[in-house]
Amino acid sequence: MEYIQLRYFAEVARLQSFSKAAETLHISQPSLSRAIKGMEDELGVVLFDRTTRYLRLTDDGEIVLRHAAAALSMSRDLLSTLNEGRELQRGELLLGLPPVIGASFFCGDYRRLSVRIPRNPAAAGRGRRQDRGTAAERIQA
Amino acid sequence: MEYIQLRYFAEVARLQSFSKAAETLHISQPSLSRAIKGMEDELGVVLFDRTTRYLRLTDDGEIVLRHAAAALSMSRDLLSTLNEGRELQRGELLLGLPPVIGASFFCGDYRRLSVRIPRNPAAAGRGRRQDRGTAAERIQA
DNA sequence: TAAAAATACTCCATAGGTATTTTAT
DNA sequence: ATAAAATACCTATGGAGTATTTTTA
Repeated sequence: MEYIQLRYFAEVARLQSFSKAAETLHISQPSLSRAIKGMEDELGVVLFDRTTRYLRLTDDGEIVLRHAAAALSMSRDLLSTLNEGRELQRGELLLGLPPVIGASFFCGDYRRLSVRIPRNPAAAGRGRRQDRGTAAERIQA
Repeated sequence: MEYIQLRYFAEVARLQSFSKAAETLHISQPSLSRAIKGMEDELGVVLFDRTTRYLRLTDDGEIVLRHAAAALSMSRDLLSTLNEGRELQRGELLLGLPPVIGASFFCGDYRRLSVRIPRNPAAAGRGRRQDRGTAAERIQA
């Protein structure tokens, strides 16, 4: 079970919709469907009772959600604890700093700006999105 | 930050050694080194004070370890809660059952038997280890 | 019938491996 | 000198995308 899947799962549960959650997570709906299916396969349970018109957590889904929520809040605790005393997080979003905060934290905020950042910063600029550059580059521009 | 990295990290901290931890985790020492380095890069902190003869958690490492331990015990809770009322886990290890328990749970136990299982069961038998088959196949044999 | 989820592919980042080098006692 | 960690390189899985199909209210 990957960490990011928990965030995806929690968002689907919150919005009661794959499509809406895919939007707020800034990933495609099919990717989100597959991520949730991956969780279901790995855990061997069905997380959502769903049709194209209706979506609700199953009992197993409720259990997983409780644990997911705990894990997510723990990671927020971890990140803020690690950053205590570093004079970071003065504002909502800091750019152009040395890599003191983890990529996943940054990506979370960048994504709210509808910008996709590769997980590995070294890979930025390669691949199909060469034309767009990294978010930091664009925001500076 | 991936879930499995937390297990790796916790094991290195427990055994105070990359090599020993790689052995008990049944992965190679270089893979483990990279996994920990990946965590350090992602979090932007150094987790271990290490030379070739000495290894100790840094202060940041201690913080991460506390959170990792919490996350790991939570996942154990999650798995056992999900499996309550399913009449599983009668013994230490059950084989040949329908996929009710997640792959990561199974793999954890298989690995204690020094057997490597691909993450995706559908891929078993492909790749370089065709000759060995899946763990279930070998254990039945 | 229309909106939402699932499926079918393609591509590349990353996690794993083996072989080797570096480093510190 | 030797044992342990780091580095280099390769492969393959998995997670991301787009395009399309299926499903149900």
